[in-house]
Amino acid sequence: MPNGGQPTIVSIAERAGVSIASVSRVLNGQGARRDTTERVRRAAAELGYVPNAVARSLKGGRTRQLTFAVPDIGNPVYVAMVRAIQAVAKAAGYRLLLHSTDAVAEDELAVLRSLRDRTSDGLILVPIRITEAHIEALVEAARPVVVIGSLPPGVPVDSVRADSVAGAALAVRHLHATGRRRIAFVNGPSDTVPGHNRERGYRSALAECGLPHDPELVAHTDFGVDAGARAMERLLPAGPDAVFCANDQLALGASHALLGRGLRIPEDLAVVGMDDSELAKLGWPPLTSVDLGSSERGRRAVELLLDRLEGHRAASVEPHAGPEAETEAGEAAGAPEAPRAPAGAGAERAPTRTSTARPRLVVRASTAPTGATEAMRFA
Amino acid sequence: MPNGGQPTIVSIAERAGVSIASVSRVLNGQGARRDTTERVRRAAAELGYVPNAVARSLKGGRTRQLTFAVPDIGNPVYVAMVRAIQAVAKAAGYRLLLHSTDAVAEDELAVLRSLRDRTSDGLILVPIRITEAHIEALVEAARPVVVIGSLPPGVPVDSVRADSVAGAALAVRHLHATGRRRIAFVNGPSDTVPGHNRERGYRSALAECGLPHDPELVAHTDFGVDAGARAMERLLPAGPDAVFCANDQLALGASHALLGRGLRIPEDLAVVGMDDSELAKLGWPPLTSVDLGSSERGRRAVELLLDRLEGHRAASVEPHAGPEAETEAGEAAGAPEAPRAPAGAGAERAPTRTSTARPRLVVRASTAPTGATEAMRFA
DNA sequence: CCAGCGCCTGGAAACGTTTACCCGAACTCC
DNA sequence: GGAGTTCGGGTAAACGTTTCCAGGCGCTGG
Repeated sequence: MPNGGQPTIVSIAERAGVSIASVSRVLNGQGARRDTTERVRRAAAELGYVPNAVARSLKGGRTRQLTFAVPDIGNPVYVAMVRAIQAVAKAAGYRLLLHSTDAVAEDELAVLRSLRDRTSDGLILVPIRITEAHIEALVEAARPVVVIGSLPPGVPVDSVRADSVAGAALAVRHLHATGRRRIAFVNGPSDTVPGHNRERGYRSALAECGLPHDPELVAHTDFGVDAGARAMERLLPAGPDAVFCANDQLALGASHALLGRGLRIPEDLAVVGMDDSELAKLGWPPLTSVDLGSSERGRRAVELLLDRLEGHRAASVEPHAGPEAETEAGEAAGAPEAPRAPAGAGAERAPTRTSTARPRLVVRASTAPTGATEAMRFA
Repeated sequence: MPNGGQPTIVSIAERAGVSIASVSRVLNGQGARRDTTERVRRAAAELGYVPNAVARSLKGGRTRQLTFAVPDIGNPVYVAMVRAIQAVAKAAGYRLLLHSTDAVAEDELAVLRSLRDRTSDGLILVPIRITEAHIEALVEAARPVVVIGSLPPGVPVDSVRADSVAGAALAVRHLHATGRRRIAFVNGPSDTVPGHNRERGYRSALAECGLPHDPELVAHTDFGVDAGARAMERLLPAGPDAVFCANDQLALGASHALLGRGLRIPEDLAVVGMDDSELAKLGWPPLTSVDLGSSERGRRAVELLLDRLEGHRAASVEPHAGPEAETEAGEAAGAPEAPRAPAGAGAERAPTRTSTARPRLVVRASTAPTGATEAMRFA
């Protein structure tokens, strides 16, 4: 026993008095004579045999491992994705490798390149920003990749997006519908794709509602609670009666600023967050938030990936029972994108697919139109 | 190119006109003649060679992968651990495999057994409960394992524990010190080790403070926000002036129940949570919470594991600069445990190590002694 | 009864590395 | 100048599987 004393296919073959080929076949459920099967089975059981996954991977060329690379595992949105991805992967017999890029682009590129070390069969990447280098690396990736986020049109890579334009509009319309007229907006960094899109959604919904666009009511900031609080402080002089924040952390920060000043939510100001993360329910008052489908995006991403890996079944088979069932039709929504992959290299490569999650407004107490309503009780 | 067209050590050897052995040596930094080295380097670069990690693992008997198995990735405590573990693992050149046991014991056992498939070099396990079967599986684990949680004395497995007894006492003493006299307690399930320990800490601190133990003030429940809210409702008739909750989610739930009834925090009731997760800062009012060192436990766990794997350096080297530096001495605290491993099998196996994180109270607005204090601003 | 056809089985190659072993050349030291 | 030493590099084995290929045997059908 030169290894760790662990039995191998060879030990079994010896013990059962058959060849290793037969052992392998029996263990993989190929046909074999009754007594061969039995002898092998028994020997394996007696020895407590467990197949060596590494050897198997080497031979088979696949590891049954998927990599999920996120900027920051602490972010509730990504946690939701990890959760969904892990569940699907596990069910499909894949292990999940978690990688944190710490929001540095160079690290994202490194992950893409590291696909060539054969460690995992595919990658789900959440990039912070898409640069030229990203696109190049994506196109040349050695294994299937699914991007969670928006890709420029024409890039032949599967992706899953959130529709932040529609999401932001949803929030604004809701606030307008509940009687708010001076709707502030705390955005994240505006030089990102989602940042830009949220701004678009905000503006267009304002217009649609017949509200003027007042630059005094808009703040850009980093993500984070403290940033939200500070931004809120800055916006207060402009006299808003509602605030829409680019994510729940910002919204909670804003709430803190308001409550700290003795203002009441929603009586004095309504607050809307985005992502409908764990935090929304837990905040006080519970936060109305736009669900951009984090879990769903995670799930869709891993399904797309598995679909590429497993040939042509596995994904998109189940009806996805559950609250997100409505978003089934989310495909092919929004933008006029998803062109065929340029007839460059592979020729028979399946066409690139883009899935867009449909946003959904979750109303809670922080935007209740009157005082203590139903929703106010909690959650 | 029967594989995927990816260059192997053989392609390099051909191109450089040397043997594969030389290629391997050069690439692994072994000595070689100047021009050999150069030729190999160049060939590798031109071909864009990336070593096949699987083949390497097969030969070397290690994968440079660590597994972290948690009951539920959604829990902020585990998120903190994942984060810490991922960071340390990455720095040490290991990948992190994340496994969710969904809090089912059978799955925990499965993970332990699956260690034999050679997929990862070691395991960090957070069990929900330790059964006889667990202990057996732990002892027979094919690879090093570190348990995050309390192990019965004598089990020869490294572990990292939180001192919930001291933690609970810390909370109670703090509440007493700020003038509270009827301190309620919302505990999690009491048939778990931590559940039992928190109860012990609660009681002993009450006694120490000269407060009577009133069973009417204690509730057991599941974890979760709603559970916390319901428990709080139940306790209210007993007339508490403070409540200590077994984790932050429960505390937030309790807060919701209180605020929903128009009670003020901390004026009418003080609230203390546990874990000092993300949520504590984000709640309203920001929650005083007992930090049981989630990140630190994660970090210690992976360090212990790496220590076992890498022979005898790597871990416990750095001074762990940062706020937790004080907990350095946390070892050998608490209980009279950590006996030598029973002189059973391995003989020369390094002694089992147990590390205990020292709890730390983080005071925020939810327990401010008077009205609006410093801490109230937000934090 | 014999040819032929399947089903099982075993041998051996292959996946891509690392590494033990050995051999040849160059160098050093007497 | 010859022997001993050192260094570098090549050959091949090994890690544990899966799978291709052939061969053997038993059966069926003519």
